[in-house]
Order: sequence, then C-alpha cells, then structure tokens
Amino acid sequence: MAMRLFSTVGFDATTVEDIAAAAGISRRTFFRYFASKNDVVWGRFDEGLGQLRASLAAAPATQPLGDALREAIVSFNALAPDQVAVHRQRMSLILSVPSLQAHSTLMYAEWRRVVAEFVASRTGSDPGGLQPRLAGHLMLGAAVAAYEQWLADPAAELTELLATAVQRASAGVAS
Amino acid sequence: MAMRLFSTVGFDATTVEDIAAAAGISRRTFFRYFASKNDVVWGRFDEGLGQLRASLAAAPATQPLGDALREAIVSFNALAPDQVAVHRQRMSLILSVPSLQAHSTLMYAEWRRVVAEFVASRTGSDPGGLQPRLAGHLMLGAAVAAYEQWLADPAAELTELLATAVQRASAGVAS
DNA sequence: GACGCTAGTGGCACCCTGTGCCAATATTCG
DNA sequence: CGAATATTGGCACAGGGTGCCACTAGCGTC
Repeated sequence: MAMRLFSTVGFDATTVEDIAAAAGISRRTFFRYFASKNDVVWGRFDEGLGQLRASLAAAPATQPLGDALREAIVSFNALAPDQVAVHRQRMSLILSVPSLQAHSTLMYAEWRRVVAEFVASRTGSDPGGLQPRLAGHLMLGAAVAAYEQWLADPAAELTELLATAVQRASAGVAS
Repeated sequence: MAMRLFSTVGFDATTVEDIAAAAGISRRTFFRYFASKNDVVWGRFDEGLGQLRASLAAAPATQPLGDALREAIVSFNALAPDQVAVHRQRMSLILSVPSLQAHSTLMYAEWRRVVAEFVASRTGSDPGGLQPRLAGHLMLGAAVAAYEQWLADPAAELTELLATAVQRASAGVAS
C-alpha cells in the first residue's frame, strides 16, 4: 500500500502523513507500527533473519563452510514467482534511494552477525574475531553485488548471480 | 573542533546549533560548509578518494590485481603517528553511531566505484559488470572488517589487519 | 575616496521525521 | 454492566535540512 505510493510518487516525496492517510490511520499511530519511514520498505526482515540462522544451523557438519553459506544465502533469497516483481521494486528502492541505501546498513549489520556467528561456531573461534567478521562482510558484499547486478539486468537470474558471487567471495572465507 | 563536542557530549546529543556556536558561525552558514551534520565527521574524504584512484592507476601493469589492490588500500589508510588517535576517534564514531554508520554507506559507494573501475580497466570489462562490482564490495568489506577489528583491539596494527583482510578477500577477485 | 559588483553571511520561515505526553476511545475480562 | 487495559489520535516539541531575502564585507574600477 505504501509501496504503491513510493513507486509512483517517489520515496522522498511521499510523506509519513501521506502513508498514514492512505492506510487510514494517524501519523502518530504509524510510528507505533514502524520505527521509521525507512522501515516500511523492509517489512519483516528480522523474521527472515531467523530463517537464515536456522538454515545455516541445519547445514550438515560435513558440508564445507563455503557451500553451507552459499546454499543458505541462495535459499534465503529465493522467491515465489509472484513475488519477484514486488521484491524487485523493493530492492530497487533500497539500492537507489540514498536515504534507504544508508538505512540498509543498519539492517545488514544483523545479517552479518548471523553469518559471523555461524562461521565462528564452525571454526570454533570468537564471533568478534577477524575471520568471522570478515566472512560476514564478504558474504554481504557478494549478496549486495548480486542484487545490484540483478537490478541492472532484468533478464538475469537472481539465484544464479547470488550463487556465483557468494561462491567467489567464499574463497576468502576458508581459513 | 566539532569532533571535540562529538566525543564529549556525543554525536546525537550535539546539535548543529552547538557546532555552529562553537565555530562562531550561524546555523545557516554551517549548512553551507557541510551538506549534513554527518559530513562533519568525514572531512575531505573525496580528496582521499582521488589519492586512492591515483595510487591504483600507478600500479605497474605486471603486478597482480590482488597485490595492487592490497597495496593501494593499505597505503590509502596509512596514518602519520600523530593522527592515529584522531582517526581512531573518527572511525569509532562512524562505526558505532547508527546515524553515521548508515551515512557511511553513501561515502563507501564512491570508494567502491574507484575499486570497480580499476578492476574493470585491468580485466577489460564493464565497470558495471558483476566482477568489478563484486570486487568493490569485497574490498570494502575487507577494509571495514579490518577497521572494526582495529577498534576492538587497541593493540592491533591497522596496517596489518588491512593487509590480512584484503589479502583474503582478493581471493574472490581474481578472475 | 566613492561607486558598483559580487561573495559570503545570517536571519527567518518552513517542511519533514521522530518522540513524549496525555486524553479519548476501543477492547477485553471479571 | 463495569472496570481494567490496549490502542489510538491529537498536540506540542526538538532537531535536521532548505529556500528566500536582506545585509555586509571585500574588491576592483573610475
């Protein structure tokens, strides 16, 4: 609903007042449902993080670190066909609107933490150490690069781009 | 000057009004020197980017891609001993204050572009392609991970952390 | 020195996001 | 039904950021 406004009027040009009016609630109430205007675009991202965490935890211990990460990240970003258009819209906003681009970093921080903790648990190291932290950053970088590429090329397959990018990036993760 | 306020009072608690007053100018004039309060912390970052670009361009063509990137990034972040404390302060703010953390993404975008363009020029590919873009993200991830580690451990050597992190990350950059 | 041009400055009003506070209104439970 | 409790909405406010305009400082020219 709000997304419709964002895509027609533009994110910056849409005020919280507008969104609230469209939703039939007051401005004040809007801020009880969303911590910020930015958060509207992200939906239930934190729930998705739980899935990612679970998916990583479920990886067989015999599976190489890089493979486990790749599979989890790819499936984390798998989409039902009818959601592709919406998701493309969403990601397009996140990666192109400065305000959202900036805000994304705060969302990604948690995402990186999930990856770092998994890597730490696998290597028996401190999640705050260089290797797990680096792994989080590299995996994130790969994912974002894949998304940018996906948005730039409508014909491209997100899943493939992600697999390729994560694959390459994981070369730097192996101890 | 403004940094002093940030480190004593805190970034969020310091208003633009405060900064302007401390600098002996008006609020309105402040915004003619800085596009935003966030930008105060970044100083002349774009000038530094020019150096990075030049440093990369100056790398001998025979030097492997990864080595060229590592050397350029390490020297880009080299500091005179008397600037270490200030820089630590600055980076600590950038990496811990949410508002600055978010804003940093916008700064990093240019940084990544520099790396991507260099990689593209080396591999004769499109700077907007997956590989150069991925290289930008991986190098950035490595650099940020190194910085986080540096801040977490006062005894650590930034140069070494950067070299290590970039070294690992560049495994994913080689064609 | 007087004049006019220009760049820098500051003040003002304004919009927007985000938050604290409190009254009003639903909703649920006894 | 009545009381306890969420949910809501209105209001006022702080703070970042911007457009507009008047004022002033500086500087070259005559």
